[in-house]
Amino acid sequence: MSPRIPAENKRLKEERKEEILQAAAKVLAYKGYAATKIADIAAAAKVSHGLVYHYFKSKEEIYLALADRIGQAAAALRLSLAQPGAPREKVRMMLERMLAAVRDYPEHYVLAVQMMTTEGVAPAALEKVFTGGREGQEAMAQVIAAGQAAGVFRPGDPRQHFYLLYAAINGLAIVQAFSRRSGQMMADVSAETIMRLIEP
Amino acid sequence: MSPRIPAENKRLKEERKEEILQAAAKVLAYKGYAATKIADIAAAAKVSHGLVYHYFKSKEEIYLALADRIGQAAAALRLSLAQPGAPREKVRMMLERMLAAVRDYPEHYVLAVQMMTTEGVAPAALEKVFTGGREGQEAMAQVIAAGQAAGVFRPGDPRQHFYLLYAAINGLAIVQAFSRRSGQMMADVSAETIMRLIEP
DNA sequence: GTCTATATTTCGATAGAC
DNA sequence: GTCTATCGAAATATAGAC
Repeated sequence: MSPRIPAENKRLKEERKEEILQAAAKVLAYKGYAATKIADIAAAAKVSHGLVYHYFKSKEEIYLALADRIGQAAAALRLSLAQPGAPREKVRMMLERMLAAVRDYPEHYVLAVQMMTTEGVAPAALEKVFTGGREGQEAMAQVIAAGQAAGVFRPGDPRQHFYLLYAAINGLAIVQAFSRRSGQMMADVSAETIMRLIEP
Repeated sequence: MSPRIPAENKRLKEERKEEILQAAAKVLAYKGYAATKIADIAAAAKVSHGLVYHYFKSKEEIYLALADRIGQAAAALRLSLAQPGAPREKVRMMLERMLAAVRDYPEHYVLAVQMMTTEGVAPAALEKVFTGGREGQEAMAQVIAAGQAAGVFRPGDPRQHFYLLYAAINGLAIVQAFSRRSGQMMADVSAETIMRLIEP
C-alpha cells in the first residue's frame, strides 16, 4: 500500500482549487455572476458540479475569492510606484504594467468592470477589489501631484487625473475583450499614448 | 358612455410600453440581464409583473428592444459627422455628443458595455447595437483619415484611432457610473481632453 | 388593461454511493 | 476525492378573474 503523504495531498487539493478558480474567472467574466451556473464552472474546469461544492461553499464564495485575488493583483501593481524615479517615469511604468495585465488577464478587468457596474451581487466583492485599489489611488495621486509640481503633467485635481487614466485602461480592457470575440483585433496601446490624457 | 377613441388608446398603450422600457433600461444596466427578474422591472415601472408580459413576450424581447434603441441612438450620433466642417471640428463635435450621452443616459452605455462583454445573452442584441455602430465606425475612420492628411491627427490606422476614442468614452461611462454609487464624483471630461489621444 | 394565482422549469445546494 | 441522484427554492411564463 502506498503510504499517506499529507503534503502531497494538500498540494493536489490546492491545485484542483486553483484550476476551478481559474475556470470560474473566465466563465464569470464573460457570462456574468447571475447567468453563470455552477454547472458551467464545473464544465469549464472539467469536473462534476458536485466537486465544485466540495471546494467552495457557494457560488458567492467563488466570486469573493476572485475579487480577493483581483484586489491583491491591484495592490501588487502599486509597488512600481514605490520605486525611485521621476514622477513621469513612475506613472509610465504603472500604466505599462496595467496594460500588460489587460493583455495577459483580460478576464480580471472584465470582472472588475462587472463588479463596478453591477449592484447587489458584489457589495463585499467591491470592497475586496478596492481595498487594494484605494491605496493605489492615493499613491498614484501623490505621484501625479509631484509631476504637476515639476510641470510634466497638466494642472488640476490629481485624483481626477487618476480617474481619467483608470477609465481609459478599463475602456481598453472592454473594447479589447470585445474585439477578440468579434474578429477585428484592436492593436495594443502604449503607456505613452494613455499618458497624453494628462500631459500639458 | 365615453366613446371609443382608438388613437387615444394607442397612445396610452405606447406610453405604458415606453415606461416599462425605460424602467427596464435602468434595472438591467445595474443588475445585469440574468440577475434582473421580471418582478424587478415591474416594480421599477410600478406595474404588476403580469402586465410586463402583456407588453413584451419575454425578458429577452425587452433586452432586444433596448439594444435596438441604443443602436439607433448610436446611428443618430453619427449625423454630426455629416455636417460641413474641418475634420478636427467634426471629431470634436462627435466626442462632445458622446460625452453628453454618457452624462444624460449612463444606463445606455453601461448596457452597451454589458452587451460587449457578455456572451450568450446578447448574440442578437450586439448585432442591433452595432449595425448602427459599424457604419458610424466607418464614417468616423474616414473623418480621422482626412484629419491625418491635414496633419491634425497622428499617423496610424484610423480605425485603431477610433477604437481608442471609443474605449476612452466607454471607460468614462463605467467609472462615472461607479463613482456616482461610491460617493466620490468624477468630474466631467472635455472632448478636447479625449482627443489628445490621437493628436500629434 | 390590469391584476392575482399557479403551473413549469431551472438551478443552487446536499446526500450518499463508489 | 470524485461522482450521480435528488431536494427545495426561486423565477419565468401562463391562465383566468375583475
